[in-house]
Amino acid sequence: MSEEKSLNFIEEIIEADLAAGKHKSILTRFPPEPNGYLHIGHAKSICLNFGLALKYGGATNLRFDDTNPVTEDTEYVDSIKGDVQWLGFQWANEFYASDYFEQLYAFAVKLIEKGLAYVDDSTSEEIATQKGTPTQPGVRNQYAERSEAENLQIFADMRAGKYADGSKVLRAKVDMASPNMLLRDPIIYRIKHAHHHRTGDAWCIYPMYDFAHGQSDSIEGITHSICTLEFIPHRALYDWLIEQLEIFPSHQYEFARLNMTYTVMSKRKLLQMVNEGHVESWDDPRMPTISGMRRRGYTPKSIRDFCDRIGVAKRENLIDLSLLEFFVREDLNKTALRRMAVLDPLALEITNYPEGQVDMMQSENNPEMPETGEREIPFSGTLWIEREDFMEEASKKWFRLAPGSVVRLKSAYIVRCTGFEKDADGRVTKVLAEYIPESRSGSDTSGVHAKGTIHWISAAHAVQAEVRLYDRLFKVENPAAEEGDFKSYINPDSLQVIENAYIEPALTAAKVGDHFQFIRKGYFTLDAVHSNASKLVFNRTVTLKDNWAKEQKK
RNA sequence: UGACCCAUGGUGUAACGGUAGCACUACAGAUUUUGGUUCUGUCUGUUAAGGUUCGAAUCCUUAUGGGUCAACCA
Repeated sequence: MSEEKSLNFIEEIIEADLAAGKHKSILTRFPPEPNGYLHIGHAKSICLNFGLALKYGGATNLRFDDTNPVTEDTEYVDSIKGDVQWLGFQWANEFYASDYFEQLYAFAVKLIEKGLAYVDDSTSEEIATQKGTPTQPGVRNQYAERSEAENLQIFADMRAGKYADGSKVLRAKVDMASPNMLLRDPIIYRIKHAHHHRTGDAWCIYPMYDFAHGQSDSIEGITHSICTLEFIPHRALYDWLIEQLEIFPSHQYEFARLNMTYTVMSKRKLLQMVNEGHVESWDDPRMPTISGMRRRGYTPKSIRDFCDRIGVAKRENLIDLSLLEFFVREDLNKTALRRMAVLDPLALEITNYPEGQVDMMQSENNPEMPETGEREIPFSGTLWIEREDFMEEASKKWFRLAPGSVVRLKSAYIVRCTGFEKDADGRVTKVLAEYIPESRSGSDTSGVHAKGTIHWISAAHAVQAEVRLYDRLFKVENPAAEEGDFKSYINPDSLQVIENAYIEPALTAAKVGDHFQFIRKGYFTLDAVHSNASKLVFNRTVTLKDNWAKEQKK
């Protein structure tokens, strides 16, 4: 197979490095901070990092960037591990930046000894003003002149807990006039008397990101450290520290993060959605989190395929939600078992069907996979059909039920609509029809052609269930880019709860994690949180494509 | 009014100096016991201006547009 798929720019770099003998094999890492749940943007990074290692025969570490104890928690560590595995990836090593605290401390000492770091007693405001602005160089203060011995002593005292939070910081001595603000003597250690989720109270000073991430990469021997665009300016510091510390030269490469229409993709914003009650939780099925998507019914494969298709580049992007939906439909169409469910019930009475008779109909579980066989569905003279499948006055384009029209009841008989009943408010309460006995599915000798096929549930056998329909979380394509508070663009109709839907009996065997196509309605899965033995709750993963709905909009 | 990054159809991504392709979307048609699936077809693109070259989306210059950077966050 000479399937030639073009390489993304990172793959080109890796192939060049491998060809030049720069590395014998590659080592990547996925480095989340355990301060929130993973979202689809992280999935892109996960697929990239693990995918690269898989493709080039390398390995990937899972490394938690846990250098800020006040925001981090083991709850997040557990969810992140679960999400990565659910996506289908296995890390070579589970590491934590906090594993390296002792080593990092030694690195800082080395920097002091080289005259490249100093303890600064300034307040954060003073440091900020002394830093200057992007257009004005910063100025170094008197603390930069401290002796090596003094710096070493104070830094040791900082570690020993002799100083209060915020009273002192350790700064790298780089270049206060650099046009790159990150090189203006960046803070590399700060005092935080806080309990760390792993090291407990062993430390009261913690390294900053810039003094932990690159060093951790280096310690692990990461060959290609891949991160998002906003870290581009950090690369100069990343390289400077590796050079001064004389450690393994990991290299950082940056790609554009994923953005998607009608949602937000920052942990901070997602946390707000949760904290302010706009959604149920981090795993609310409307959230773009991995856990939310899992609960909604997305499959790992659909997410991987999506990440594969969107590519990796350096330009800002805003991916259409429809692309993600395409991949779930593609996967679920092939794998989901077909079932019938009526979401908005309307009675259909077959007036010529023998009173009290029940027939068992056979219906394929999945036409795309004949090996999944068939199931039996009870049929009787009193059915529930979808209210939207009946129309009092139909146009020539209408294929469904209307007075005088003929439709196929899926996997059962063809019926002819003979009339309907209304209540005092003019609301249709019942549709009347006659069935054609010779038209039974599989042995149809009637010669009658029905243009439309509709789904149904035998009223006497119907099982009641709750069905939750989801729509886009926001009303605008890019809420983060709009004026004002992004939350003012929340779609108030993103969740519709249908309490009284009717489902076919076979669905009572549904288990969490099963995927179904409710014929003509979409793909559904059991809600892992709200569903229980006495009350089945289904989430709609995504609708089916609906050309009729499009036709109607014209 | 500094530095850095980026610029290809509606969206995303290829083409590595030699015919602008692929996917999604949209549209049209065929098939269909899901108005699903499948199949066929159609529309839409190199930000601009110069330059180098036999030849430029690609290299150079300038402009324009977008993004990033002044957290003891990552």
